[in-house]
Amino acid sequence: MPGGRPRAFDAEAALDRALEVFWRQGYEGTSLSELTAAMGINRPSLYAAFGNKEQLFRTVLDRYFASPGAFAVEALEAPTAREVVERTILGAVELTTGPHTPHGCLSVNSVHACGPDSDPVRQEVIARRMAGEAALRRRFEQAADLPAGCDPRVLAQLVHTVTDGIAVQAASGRTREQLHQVAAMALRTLFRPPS
Amino acid sequence: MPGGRPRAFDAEAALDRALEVFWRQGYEGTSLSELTAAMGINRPSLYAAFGNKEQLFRTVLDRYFASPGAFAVEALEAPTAREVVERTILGAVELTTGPHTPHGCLSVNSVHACGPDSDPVRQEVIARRMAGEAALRRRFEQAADLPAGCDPRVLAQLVHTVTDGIAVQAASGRTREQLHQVAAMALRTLFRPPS
DNA sequence: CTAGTTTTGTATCGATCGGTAAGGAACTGG
DNA sequence: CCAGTTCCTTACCGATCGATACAAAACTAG
Repeated sequence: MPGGRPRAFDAEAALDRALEVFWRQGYEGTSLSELTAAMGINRPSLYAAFGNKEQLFRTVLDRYFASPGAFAVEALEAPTAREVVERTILGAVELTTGPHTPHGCLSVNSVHACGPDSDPVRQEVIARRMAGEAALRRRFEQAADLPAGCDPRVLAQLVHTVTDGIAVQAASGRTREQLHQVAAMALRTLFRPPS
Repeated sequence: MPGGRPRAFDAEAALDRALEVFWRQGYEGTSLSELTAAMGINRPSLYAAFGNKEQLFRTVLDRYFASPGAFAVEALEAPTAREVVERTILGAVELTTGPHTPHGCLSVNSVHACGPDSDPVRQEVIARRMAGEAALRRRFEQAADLPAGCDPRVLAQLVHTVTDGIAVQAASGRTREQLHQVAAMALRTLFRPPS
């Protein structure tokens, strides 16, 4: 019975374009005109396919964590806490300094919301960040190679703080090589060879 | 010969109000209406006294680094690198979790600019950040208590990365007590008691 | 009081913001 | 062909953006 005119664009590809723009300019910094121009569709098509700007951003956020940000959950599978931390921090450097993606982290950028109207988006991003850190903490609680007297909760917060700092540094223009040196030093001091 | 109608507001107090709003909502997230409402003046008075929105922000930025952010330069006067790092990181925690100021850091927030029209502001903030880190590096180059094989440049970048991360965490709602634990762990690992 | 100067309040500018109404275009089922 | 459904295009909505024109108000110098 149904049918209808087929859509003339690829929704997945359009979401990738939207991700690129949101990643580079943030939620409030991206206008609908920029979105439609980048996605190659016009405004009513965007609203019909993705709801409104906020819903589109949430969909893009899912896509971000599912594919470029997947390293964060994959790192939890490493056998030792030492390797979990290493893969998390090095993954953050790779993610935020990719040669074909905007520098910085979509999630971290969106924490610095801006106007009061984008507070729902801000809260959603913060909730996802907290969930990721909680997973990291649970992983540390089950680790056997933590330094003596090391609180898994505080360690998770510290690692999260370092990855956040890496994202800010990348957004400030720091190169991948420089951040690799920073990451190496952080790992060297966090898990020092047994003395 | 001159004279003219005296202004009915205190420029310094108005700048403090503007700082509070920019700090909380960022450059692009703050509208002129919010600024004039917070500053208690109307629009033409703002333009006559402070130029335009961008010039006002730069003036506010000066004020920010001169007073709430002064700890960053004062920390350089500490006698040892260990204490410079400690005062820098603890100062970042205090600054970004103040009970009477917005959470987070005005400078870090402004790195995640937003739209393309605010790029000059973004570049200015980045330049100031790089200058601060360069001062930190020069201080480390003159220190005698650096761990063996520790590159002053990388150490400065790492400390800067940690303070950036602290700012993001504070903006995400982390409490001062939690960040103090994170800072303590970072300091413990960075400068470990000689083994 | 008058002339000159600066700030104030009001009202508004063009541009852009996110979001939509309305109708023609392209498809599927009969 | 025709009805039914969905999408695309154009044009537009009220609200808000940063920034200003204009004139009345408040001051100093003479």
